[in-house]
Amino acid sequence: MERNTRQRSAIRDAIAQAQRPLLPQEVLEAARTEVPGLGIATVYRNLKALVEEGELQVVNLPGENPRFEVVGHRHHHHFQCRQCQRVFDVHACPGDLGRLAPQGFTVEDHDLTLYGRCSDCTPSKAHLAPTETTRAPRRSGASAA
Amino acid sequence: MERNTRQRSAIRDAIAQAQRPLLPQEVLEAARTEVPGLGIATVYRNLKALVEEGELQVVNLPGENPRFEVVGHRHHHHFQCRQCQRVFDVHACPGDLGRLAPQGFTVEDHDLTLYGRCSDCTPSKAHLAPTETTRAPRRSGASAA
DNA sequence: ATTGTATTGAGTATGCATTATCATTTGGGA
DNA sequence: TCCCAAATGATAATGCATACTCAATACAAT
Repeated sequence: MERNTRQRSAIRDAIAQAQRPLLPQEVLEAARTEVPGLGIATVYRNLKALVEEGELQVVNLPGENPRFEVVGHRHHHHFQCRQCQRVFDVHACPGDLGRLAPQGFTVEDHDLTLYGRCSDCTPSKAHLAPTETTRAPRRSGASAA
Repeated sequence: MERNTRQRSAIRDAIAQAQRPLLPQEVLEAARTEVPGLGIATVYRNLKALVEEGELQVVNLPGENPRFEVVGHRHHHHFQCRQCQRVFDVHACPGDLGRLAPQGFTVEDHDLTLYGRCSDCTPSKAHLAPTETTRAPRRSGASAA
C-alpha cells in the first residue's frame, strides 16, 4: 500500500465523507460511486492497511461486525438506529463511570452504545429512511439451514 | 425440550451459579463437572431452547460472541476484565443518556460496557487469574492463515 | 420392567466474513 | 515513453461459531 490508486482514494474519501463508522460493504457501495468496478477484496485490503497505518480505527458494536471510521475524533460513543441500522457518532459522554463497577474492580475504559431512531427514521418522516442497500447486514457466525 | 435430562439441568445450573454471562464454551466446561461426557452440540441446543423458553437471555458485547445469562436481572450493564476476559454484571447505570444523542435523534435504550481488571486479576494478586480454559476466545469471522 | 420417543453425542455440514491466490492492470520513477 | 513492482479484481480458500444428521441412550408414562 504505497501507491495512490483511484481505489484507495475512493475508499478513504467514502469513509471521511460518511462522518460515521461504515461496514466494509457500506464502504464498497459508497466508494463505487467513484470507482464503479471496485471489488470487495480491495476494500478489505485497504481498510486493513489504513488501520495499520493509523489512519482508520475499528468500531465494534454489540452483535455487529466491525465498522471503520477515521481516527482523530476524541473520546466518543455511538448511536445505532433500530430502523436503518446505521451507526452515528455521539460526541458526548456521561463520564466518571468507574464508580459503577463492583468492589475491587478497576475500570480503565468503557463503551457506550445508544439505540433508537436517527433523525432520518423518526416516525414523522420515516419515508426518508435509507434504501435497502444502505442497511447493515447482521453479524456473521452460524445460521445454517 | 420437554424432558428433564441430566445435561439440561447441568447446563441450567452452570449458568445460574456462574452469576455472570457465559460463552457456550464456558457453559460446556462448567456443566461438564456435573456431566463429564456433555457435548458442545447439546449445549448449543439447550441454550437456544432456554432462550426461546424465556429462561435465558443473550448478552452481546462489542467484538464478542454471544454470552448467556438467566433472565430476571433488572436493567444492568457489564464489565469485561481485560486480563481474564470474563464478563461480570454491573448492577448500576448512569441513567438519563437520552440527552447525549444528537438533535433529532430519539434514544430508546442503551448498552454500556466497562473494561478493566476484575477483582481476581488486580495486579496485587494476578497469580489468582483464571486458567487458560476459562478465557474467552475471540470473535468468529475471518482470520484465515 | 417395558416401551416409545425426546435427547444426546460425534461428526459432518452450513453460512458468512475475511483472506489468499494469481493473472492482469497501473502508478510513477528513470 | 519504458519498465516493473505494487495494486486490483474475480474467485477460491479459510476459520469459526453454530446447526444438522443419525444411531445410540435414557426419560417417564404405563
